[in-house]
Amino acid sequence: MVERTANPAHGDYSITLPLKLARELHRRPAQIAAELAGRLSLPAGFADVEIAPPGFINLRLRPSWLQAQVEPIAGAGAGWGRSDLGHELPVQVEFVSSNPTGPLLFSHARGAVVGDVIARLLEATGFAVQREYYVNDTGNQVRLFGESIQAAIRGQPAPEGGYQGAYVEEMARAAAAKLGKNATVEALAEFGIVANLESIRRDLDRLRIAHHAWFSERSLYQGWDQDTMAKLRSLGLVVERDGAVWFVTGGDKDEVLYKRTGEPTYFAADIFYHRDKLEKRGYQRVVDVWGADHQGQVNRLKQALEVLGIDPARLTVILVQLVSVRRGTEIVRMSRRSGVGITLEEMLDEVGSDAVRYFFLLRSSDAHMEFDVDLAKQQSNENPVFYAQYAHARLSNVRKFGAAVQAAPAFERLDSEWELDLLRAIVRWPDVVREAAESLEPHRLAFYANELAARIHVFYKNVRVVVDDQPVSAARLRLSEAARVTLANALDLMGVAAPERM
RNA sequence: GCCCCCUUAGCUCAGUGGACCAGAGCAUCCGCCUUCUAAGCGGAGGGUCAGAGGUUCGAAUCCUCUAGGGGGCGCCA
Repeated sequence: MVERTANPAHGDYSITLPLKLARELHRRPAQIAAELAGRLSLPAGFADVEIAPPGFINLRLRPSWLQAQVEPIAGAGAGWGRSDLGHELPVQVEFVSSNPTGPLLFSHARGAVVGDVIARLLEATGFAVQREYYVNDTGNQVRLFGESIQAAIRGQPAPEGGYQGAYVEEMARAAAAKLGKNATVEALAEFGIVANLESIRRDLDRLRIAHHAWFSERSLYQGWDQDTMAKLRSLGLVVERDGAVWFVTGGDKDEVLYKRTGEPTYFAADIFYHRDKLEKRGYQRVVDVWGADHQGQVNRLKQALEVLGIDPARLTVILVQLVSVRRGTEIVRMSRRSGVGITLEEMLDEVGSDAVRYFFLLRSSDAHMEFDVDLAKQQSNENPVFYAQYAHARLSNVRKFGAAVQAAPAFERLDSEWELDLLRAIVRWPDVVREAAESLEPHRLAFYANELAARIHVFYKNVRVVVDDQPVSAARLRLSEAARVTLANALDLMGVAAPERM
């Protein structure tokens, strides 16, 4: 209803309600606008309203109000922009959850960054967030992984559909040294999983990601599986057919819960796990960040939750589209099935975590993206991550340069277009955080950071901060500090460093 | 065949119902460092917003259809 204007000539905010009411009331929007404008009681920060055809009510922030924000923001530090909208509601964000049968691949990194920043956004808006990694530590793939290590120890080729590569060989050597050459498949799998989880944790740590909990799939099979199955059976939604156990959807296609081998399917595990989160552990909201190749699972899982009496709206699944990697003119698409294995570790070595994070955050999750390795690792102005970081470094330098200024700040003299434009960008920050958190769209942070950095660079170029006039200097220094704090908070929410110098 | 995402400037992408020329970065061309960091700033050129129809006072944005690209639809994970 109240929105930011795209065009500065139309003020800072506009109200479009009159246009929306016009249809229902069968009256001219301009009349409604005039009437409404007369009755508006505006916060003190706004100048008088303007009515623009065909029926907009435009609002403009007063320079005096903007100037009065400088000192509080400059002094607010890390709290600036945070809010308590969530009222400490328990929310879980589950992300990464890559199989512990191998190292983290670069294709996992996008979901890792998106999930982490969603968690940061929810924390910043007052939710009690738990970050969880779901560990598939049992089942077919785990056994296959154990068999693959065993084969490597014995110098045999990997089993059909098994795992291979240098990391398996390495693991085989380490396992043989520790467990002996005749260790069981189970013991080898366990050894490999522990080692992989360590390496995954190490990679995530380099990406500045830390989970609170690593949830073991195995733990679901200590009764909770049977409890859930009993409930489904009592609802009459389970049948046995062809030696397998099926979930009756009522729709066109039933789904297998237990294979003929007696093993649960991933679908069954998903049901057990999500019932555990939403019912047993009582998270009011759960956000899962999945790769787009899991899209087909969303509806059937929600359907199953619903019949179990759990409101499926409490679960939000963010599907992150796949990433392709560009090196020079070569483009490699990274999907799970293509088996392209650029590891996250290699990419972190090559381009660093700031660039990886920033690049992923420059795209909305539902857009396919191309990760340009050459661009990401360039230490030059072509690399967008430096643009924002450089703005922060410049302001940090200004702060040092002006440390000796003592006078009382003359905030009312921050009246140039560059200073006021910068202020308008700064005061938007809490709205940006709230909107990004509500929409679960981390990329809004990156776009804001770019925009704020642009205002900072223009300000820096056109307005000399440290000048002979001490009261003006003092005011500009505080404005610089307010901008620096805001940019630092934005970068912090993105998990990107805000360097003092570059 | 069915489901999901995408199609906007040469390239990579924002914008997803409102207001004069549809935005940014890169790339191309032209300017700006005796002054707090030029990893910066300013300017120029460049677009039938894939196509068609519809809803609306108004559509890049919503609805339908078509075309193209990607992903999924398995007792795989």
